[in-house]
Amino acid sequence: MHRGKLTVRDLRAGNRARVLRALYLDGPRSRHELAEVTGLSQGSVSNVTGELIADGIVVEAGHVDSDGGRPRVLLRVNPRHAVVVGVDVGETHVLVEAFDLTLRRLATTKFAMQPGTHSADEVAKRILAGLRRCLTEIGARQGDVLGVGIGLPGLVEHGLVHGQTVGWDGVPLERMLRAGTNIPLHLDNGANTAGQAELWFGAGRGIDDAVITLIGSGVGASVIAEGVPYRGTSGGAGEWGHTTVALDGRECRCGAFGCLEAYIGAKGIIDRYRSLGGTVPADQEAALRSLVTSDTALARQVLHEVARHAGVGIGSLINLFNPERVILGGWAGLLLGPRLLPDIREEAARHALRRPFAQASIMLCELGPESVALGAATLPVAEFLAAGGARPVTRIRTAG
Amino acid sequence: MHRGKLTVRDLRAGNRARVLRALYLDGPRSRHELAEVTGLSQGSVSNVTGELIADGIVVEAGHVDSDGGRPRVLLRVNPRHAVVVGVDVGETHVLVEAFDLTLRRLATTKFAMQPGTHSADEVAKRILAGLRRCLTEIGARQGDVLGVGIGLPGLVEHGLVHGQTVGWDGVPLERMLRAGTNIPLHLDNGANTAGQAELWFGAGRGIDDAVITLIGSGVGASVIAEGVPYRGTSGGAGEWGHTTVALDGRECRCGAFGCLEAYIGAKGIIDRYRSLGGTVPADQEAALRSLVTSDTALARQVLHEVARHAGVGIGSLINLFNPERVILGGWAGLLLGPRLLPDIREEAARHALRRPFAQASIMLCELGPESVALGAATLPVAEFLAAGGARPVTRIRTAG
DNA sequence: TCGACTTATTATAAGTCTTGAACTATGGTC
DNA sequence: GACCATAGTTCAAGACTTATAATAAGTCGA
Repeated sequence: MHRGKLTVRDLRAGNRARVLRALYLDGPRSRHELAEVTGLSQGSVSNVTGELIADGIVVEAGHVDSDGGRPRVLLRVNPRHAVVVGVDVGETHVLVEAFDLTLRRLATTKFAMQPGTHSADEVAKRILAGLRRCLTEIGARQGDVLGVGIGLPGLVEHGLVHGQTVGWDGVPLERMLRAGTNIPLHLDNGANTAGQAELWFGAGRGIDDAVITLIGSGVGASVIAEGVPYRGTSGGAGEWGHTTVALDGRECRCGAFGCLEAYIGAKGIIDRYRSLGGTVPADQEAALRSLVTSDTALARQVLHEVARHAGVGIGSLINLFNPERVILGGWAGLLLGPRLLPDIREEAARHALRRPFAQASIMLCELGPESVALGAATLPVAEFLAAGGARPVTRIRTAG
Repeated sequence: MHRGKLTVRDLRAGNRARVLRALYLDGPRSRHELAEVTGLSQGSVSNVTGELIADGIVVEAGHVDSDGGRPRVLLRVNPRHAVVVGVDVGETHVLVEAFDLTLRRLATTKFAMQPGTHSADEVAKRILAGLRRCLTEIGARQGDVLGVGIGLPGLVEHGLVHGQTVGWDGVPLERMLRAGTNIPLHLDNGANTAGQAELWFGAGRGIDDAVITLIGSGVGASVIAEGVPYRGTSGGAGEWGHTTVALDGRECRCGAFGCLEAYIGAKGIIDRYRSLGGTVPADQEAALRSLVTSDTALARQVLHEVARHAGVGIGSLINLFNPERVILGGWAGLLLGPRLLPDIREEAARHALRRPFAQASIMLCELGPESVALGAATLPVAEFLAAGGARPVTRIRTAG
């Protein structure tokens, strides 16, 4: 509604974006098809594709056999037009990956980090080192990079990162990185970037209204409304883990009582299992894996509790957001999902209203936890597409 | 993101919409100011306003004193350019109101209805009768009416109305009304239209991300994201009342257990009070009023429970939607609000995450229950503004 | 009362963009 | 090899916007 002013120039930009988007998201196409898909006239398509080809963003990709006429020449996005970098800053690692423009993985660098050593300086250093290493490996220069997307364990607001779990409170990470590179940066919550990856390449392909839940040690969600992430007034929307499912219930690490996270987060599940006398390995992931594969009455009981609470939580999501699909993700979600999905569906059905429930499918995510970096890399690409292939403005250095 | 094709023609439409919106929402303005506010050049503003004046949508509204130059002539939307009608279909009444284009009330017609007699036919008849009566009263013809907005007790999807509480399941109300009038119709959930009214004229003025809760006998919410209603995949978003706040909790009229509505809806509150031995009048509104004004230990206890559950529910809303403001509305909300607001705020603070909570203000609504019809009337106006003052296409009658 | 000065609006010229129709290119078919 | 079908390009026309110049309508001071 509150869109910016339109000038006749923006028409071209908009149409470039339309064409480029169609080409990017839906394979090689001929100019003719593009005209149909975008609704533009053939003349305009010819014009626009001409520009895109001249800019090196689009290339020809062979012909399609004709059956009685001039054969169509296919166009596609040039994967080598630019490099995109995705970064996953987790609680135990920093992962930097380079992709081509179509997001095929070209190089990977991973740094392990001890939990508790997350000084922002250290993280920034790792990111820059990983960036350099990846670029060297594929023989690219900084100018070839469209942008760097960074998925972080916390909220990002005005370039400041607030990550409770790593003890960051208003860390100016963007500014710190800016000292080491001029490449455009895109910072976002890792939950959001993983959601974005699932939306583009996983269980959310082609879906416009989705909620991607992320169950790990903690619990979050990424809400997609009409194809774009729903952010709320300051980018903090989708904090599903701290919705209350039981007044005066279990204590949560956020300090409140009865948060969903305390019931279905990995830590909450394991604590609960141990408190009832179960024994599992010390490592969280191993513990959860062992719990999921064991078939004791106790394990069954604990897992059933988890499924019920997850179902309740998902039911509420369906009521509130009326999504077309709910995707169950996160490393713990992946582990639990196959076993619990039927119970979760059943419980969600009990608690959601019939109509919205019938319209929502509940599915497992298709990408693993490595999707954070991939999703982060979609951020610069999304901007690139929206801008119709115009590179972000590069700041002009002031002389002397 | 998935916007429609742009043609050079749409530029004008977009700019007309910009100018008209500025004029509508922000009082009389001179052409000069309009140029600043909309970002258009003076020439374009002159052009566009010329058209709008020629179309009778905008009129001059006096001069502003000059201090050494040609005085500015003020422009404003012509209230008499069109009539808008808003309808409130409640569980006990059908209310039809006519407004001028700036939504000043011109005429009102109200029909009482016995609960349980909501045959769709009867309702449609009342709406059409009310429409006719209002138009006669103000001496307007059907062609003068920009549109009729209708707030309904249920979800609207593809022109079909699903209202559990009145026993409507897929009622084709739009088609039924179409038989009696050619005026463009806009059907929506009454909760949404009340929210819309609050957004334009009440506690949500100027706010882009808000959740307007509506507590009556039942409980709902209207979510505003970036200035427009958030609808989800089929218009059913915002079903706040049936989010679960207690696993295996109180039974709700929807059939599930532990719904928020069972704890903070008027019916739930009164049932609870009675079950603990309290006595109140039979009428729901009178009962709630008596409960709120009484100062017994029992009343205090019940109200405290309500405040806690409402606080929990609002805290979850804040976590999930990250709104700038949460507005407490509905007739029961209005009754309870003044007394419970401090407790509600406190409990919400306990359950929401610090950051989103700090950014959200929790306030009482400013309009009464009569806002449903007013809000319904905003629907045609919103469309009118978005279209830059183009009247909805009138179907051309096919020749006999 | 007149002329200089200020500010608001309107007219005009220049430039960008889309479209639709005419036109060219490239293959198959008889 | 003539003819047909389909793909893609070129170009004049029309619709907009913006800058700039021109015009309108006041105030102020002599």
